Amino acid sequence: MGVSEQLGDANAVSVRAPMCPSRGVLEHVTSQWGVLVLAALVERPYRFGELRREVGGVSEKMLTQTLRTLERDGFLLRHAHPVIPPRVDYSLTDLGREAAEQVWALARWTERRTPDVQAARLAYDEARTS
Amino acid sequence: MGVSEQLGDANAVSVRAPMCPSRGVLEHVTSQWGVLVLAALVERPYRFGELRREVGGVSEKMLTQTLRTLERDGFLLRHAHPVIPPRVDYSLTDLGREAAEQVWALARWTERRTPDVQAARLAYDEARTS
DNA sequence: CGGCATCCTATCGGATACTG
DNA sequence: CAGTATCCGATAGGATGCCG
Repeated sequence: MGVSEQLGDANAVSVRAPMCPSRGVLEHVTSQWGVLVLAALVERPYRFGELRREVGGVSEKMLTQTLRTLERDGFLLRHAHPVIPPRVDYSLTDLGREAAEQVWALARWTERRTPDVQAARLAYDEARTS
Repeated sequence: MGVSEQLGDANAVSVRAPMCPSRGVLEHVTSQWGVLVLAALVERPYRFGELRREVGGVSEKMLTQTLRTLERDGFLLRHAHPVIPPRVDYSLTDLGREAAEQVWALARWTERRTPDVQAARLAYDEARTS
């Protein structure tokens, strides 16, 4: 056990402990498609198909599954309009927005820093090829 | 393609596009064990075994793999002391610290908000059980 | 259009055994 | 202690087909 168990420890990050409920939540937020869905919804609500195009490369099945999980966790709202053809909008809840904004910041940071990462990879690989 | 391609768009999040290099980077940072390793190393450098205990539930294999990936991406440094028994320390680079601090903040947020998520799950499940 | 059910395979990831 | 190698089961996740 780490520092996690010390009550009132400002550094406690109990998510590191196995079997901790918060770990499951973190896994949903940081899941491959969850990250991208949340980041997209920061901008505005999206329809299912829109979201699928916006988050390139996600299959219908995985998008559905991701949306369900995030909806159940209270991060987003599903609004199905009773029209034909069907129209379903997804938007962030207040809780979801808090998560999404952090995830979005991380995504932006990653984009800015990707060149540095690519340089690091080259250096790493070359150091072992020679 | 989304807003990503519009040059100079302050809202561009090109990571959403498939085949974008930054997406791979984001996946490393937000990987299940990557998140927890980074969050742990914010506090201080760790030895391999220490890290394994701190990040409960991670197998030796996955920890090794995660550390290799993050090292290659330039997020952390591996310092092997030439002693017997072997001793290897892992610490954050400047680049890694930038990522780790955001990930750490997200982990802390998740812990604070986990009760809300659990409540949302109960509400969601009950709404469909009845 | 926005699902859901089924099938099927690639990858993930744990357990175990062995090495310097 | 900090790995590496191998095996192998679990599951993530794509493809397809059907429905309201």
